[in-house]
Amino acid sequence: MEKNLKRMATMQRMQSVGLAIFYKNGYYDTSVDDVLKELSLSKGAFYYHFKSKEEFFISILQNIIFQKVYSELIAPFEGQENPAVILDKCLDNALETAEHNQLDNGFVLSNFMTEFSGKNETVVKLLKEIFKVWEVNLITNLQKGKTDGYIDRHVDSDAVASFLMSSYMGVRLLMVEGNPKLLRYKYIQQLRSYFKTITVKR
Amino acid sequence: MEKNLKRMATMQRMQSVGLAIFYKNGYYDTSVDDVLKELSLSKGAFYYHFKSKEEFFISILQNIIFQKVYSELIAPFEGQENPAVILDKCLDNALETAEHNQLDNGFVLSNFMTEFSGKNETVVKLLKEIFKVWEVNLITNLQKGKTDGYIDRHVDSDAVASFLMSSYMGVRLLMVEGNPKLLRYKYIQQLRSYFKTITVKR
DNA sequence: AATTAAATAGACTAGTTAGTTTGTTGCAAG
DNA sequence: CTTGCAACAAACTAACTAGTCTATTTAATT
Repeated sequence: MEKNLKRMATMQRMQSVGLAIFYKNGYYDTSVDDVLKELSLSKGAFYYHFKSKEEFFISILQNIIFQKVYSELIAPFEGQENPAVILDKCLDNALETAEHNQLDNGFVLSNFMTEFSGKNETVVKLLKEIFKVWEVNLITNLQKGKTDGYIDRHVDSDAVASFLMSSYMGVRLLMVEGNPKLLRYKYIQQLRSYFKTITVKR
Repeated sequence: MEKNLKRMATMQRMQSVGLAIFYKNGYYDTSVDDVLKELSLSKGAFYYHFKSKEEFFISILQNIIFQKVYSELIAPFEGQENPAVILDKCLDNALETAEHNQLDNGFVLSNFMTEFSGKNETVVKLLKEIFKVWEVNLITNLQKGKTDGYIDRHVDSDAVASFLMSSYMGVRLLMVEGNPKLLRYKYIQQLRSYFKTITVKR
């Protein structure tokens, strides 16, 4: 049984390092050898654990990205009252990790979507599924916000969810080559202004 | 002098076809041969007109993209009164071309920025310059809108500009693999809601 | 028609990549 | 201790890529 444990540990390590490099340089601009060099492993090890580069990447999406999206963008809402407040916190937290140039998952998704769109239907489909999870969660919480009296019941939850996801991914893109700190400040400022249009005045 | 004309025509054709393929498949995932195949031209022709693949791409940015960004996102503002109205039209027009799966330039910029970031500083610098032109134009027109009494003079023009660019690029990204028509509708709807927070009530 | 240079063709080089294959090591069970 | 297999090493293959080089075609000028 020890063997199995070691196998899991190695695979986990490979996926973790793989994600970091894929995220930094892009999937197509990262060779299997690049990842293996960082891992101090050989081709033999790689193809022992994974059938192909694509399967390796898919396993990363399923085992790492999916979980992180859940814990960063979905879990925070549980048991909370006012979705607008949580949204504010959630997005600001995400931008904070982005500001420190760390790997934030909303952006990881949009990055890979850009790269794989039109090239690999399997991966695109997976990415869309993860996006959907994020979107559905937003919509659900906005609806709950309506019944709880926080969100104006005239607002279109679907549209708000799309708008929030869009603006977040867009600002995240600008942050890559702009002034992250300033952009984060500006973004949150305008986001709050936007929130006023969907919340109930008390 | 006829030679010079032909040269120009060929280069123009190469750039036009090149952009279409680079946009569709990405720069790094497009070989020079891919472009030449579409053009029915040979390696000799390519390297007669351009020094390298990179120089070819840069010439596309300078000669095509820059001009289009100007004509689509900047020129429409000239001689107009209410910037909020023009903004609405501008972004909706851009999304309309996007809806028909055509090449819209705000998105072209964000796509290439994602691809080149961290890989080619020269290209990134150029892209940033084009972004800057867009941003400066937005800010200028928002400021003008203040003095003309259309925009609330308390709003932060810089922040609004960033927020608009962000949300646009973000929704454009979602449109690639979502329902473009629906997303466009939702986006414009929320955008108008947002505009209410920055315009002067009359 | 002959000349000349621009424009193009396409074989070739050197380097890279995903994936294969064959061989080696380490460790647990018999 | 030795057998057997999991886990890895690394040389190798085949396909692809940017860029070079030489030969050929095209078209304007004399």
